[in-house]
Amino acid sequence: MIALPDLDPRSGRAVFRQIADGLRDAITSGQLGSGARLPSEAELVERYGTARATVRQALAILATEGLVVAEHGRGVFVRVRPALRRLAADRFSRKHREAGLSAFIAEVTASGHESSVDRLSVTTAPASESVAERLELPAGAQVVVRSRRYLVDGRPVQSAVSYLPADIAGGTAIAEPDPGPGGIYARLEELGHQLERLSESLVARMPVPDEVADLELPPGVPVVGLVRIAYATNGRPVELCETVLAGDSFVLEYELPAR
Amino acid sequence: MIALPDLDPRSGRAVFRQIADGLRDAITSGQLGSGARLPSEAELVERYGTARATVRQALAILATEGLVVAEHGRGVFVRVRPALRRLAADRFSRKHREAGLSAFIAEVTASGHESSVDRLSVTTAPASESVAERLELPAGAQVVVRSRRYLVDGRPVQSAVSYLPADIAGGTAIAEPDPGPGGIYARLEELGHQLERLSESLVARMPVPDEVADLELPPGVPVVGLVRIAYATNGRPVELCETVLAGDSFVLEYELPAR
DNA sequence: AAGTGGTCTAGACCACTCT
DNA sequence: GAGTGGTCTAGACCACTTT
Repeated sequence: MIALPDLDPRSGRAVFRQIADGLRDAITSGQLGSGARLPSEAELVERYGTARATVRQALAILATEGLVVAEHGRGVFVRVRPALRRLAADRFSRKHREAGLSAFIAEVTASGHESSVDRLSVTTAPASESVAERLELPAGAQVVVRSRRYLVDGRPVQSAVSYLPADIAGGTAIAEPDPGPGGIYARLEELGHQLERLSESLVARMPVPDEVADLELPPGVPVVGLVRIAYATNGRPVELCETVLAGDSFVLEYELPAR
Repeated sequence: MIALPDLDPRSGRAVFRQIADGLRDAITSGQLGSGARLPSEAELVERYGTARATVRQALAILATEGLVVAEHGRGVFVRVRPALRRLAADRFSRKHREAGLSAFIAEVTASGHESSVDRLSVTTAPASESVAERLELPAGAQVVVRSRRYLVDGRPVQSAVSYLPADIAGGTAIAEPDPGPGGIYARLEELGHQLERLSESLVARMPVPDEVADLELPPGVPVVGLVRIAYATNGRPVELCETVLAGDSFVLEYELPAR
């Protein structure tokens, strides 16, 4: 059993917070390393002489901070943080497309990991109001909808849905499950829609329950909601992509103009 | 008292999760709008015939999801989400500097809100190993350290620490609390350090307790850790800025090269 | 079988807000 | 003072993992 600080009854700080503080210090100081098991609830009850509900409250704090994960029947463990995956500013560069790689696969393969895609579905359907507006399409216009989930070393890290105007993508390889080498951007360019710029906007937030299930997220892990719009050289938006990233798996990199 | 679904004893789902599900539906469906008060714990105990601890567990779920905030003595309320503040891709553009505005103030003022800065401190100190490395300075080199907190309409939304090589910034307006019109980037350019590019990297994560206090974050709100390095035209890094953003207050916008 | 966390009960007392 | 959430106790039974 690791060393833990005594309670300070004069501090006025709630007992469960003091217990959480002690455990947090043990984790951040490295006394409890990544993957280490915390003292069991019973041990903490004994150590501090409190009710079990109180030590559970302490552990719940650490769980929502993303510091620990409980495993039923096994114990509570310091969370192992996945290696951060770079999403680099040049990930949609033409050189990757010309190398025949889609952006995600190029990125992951470069880091020596296994990437895969599942839950792939491709349909054609009328655009929702919000999608039509952002693609600058008339209400109810048909769009090709490509939905998929990305995995690294077998673990889901990202799910994405792309919408493309059906008058561009319909009947092409883009409407097929496998769009071919270089991904849909390579096909768009072959179809004469040279990409001019990509605009991304991001928000960080806590996941909704659906996203927790989809990405198999432990408690205390936020997501990044990312919306990308690809514009062709004529200024027309040719793709809208809505992505949800597991927040603990990515570092996003961008370049900003100084001019 | 709003309508809430009955428990389903055959579902196998924990009672507190079922209660949370019902309340979450009421919130996401709009039945309980932004700022609305939830039924009190006592009312929920009565409604569901469970122990108080059980309804508190349900409410705790919603709190960690960032959906509700409890106010001691008043009730539990649907969280009012602050208006998302755009951090646009051009926020460091020279036109803003030439207009005499720093990036943050330009951004906020454009949206018709009040911005302010507090907890401003400027010191000169030896760089830590990590700072020296990223600024490509020898170990222990002196850096000007500018630390500050940004507020919008009086509420903290961002805290930031900038590090600049003392051989560039020492003894200049950059080492003063008020660096003058256009901010430190305007001063850097006047000193002959034309900015070439800015590189930003971002991660989303749950805040540590210090950050919760600094930014007055309610539970269930992640932060974005943002690191920016500004490079001069000669390729030299001239500023490292480490920023923590309240995740629920910002949407970040970037442009990506398609080439 | 023993040990772990997951769920739930039925209380108690406290601190805060509102009227 | 009445109503609200915040903290804490002392149990109980269950489900899962390990030996």
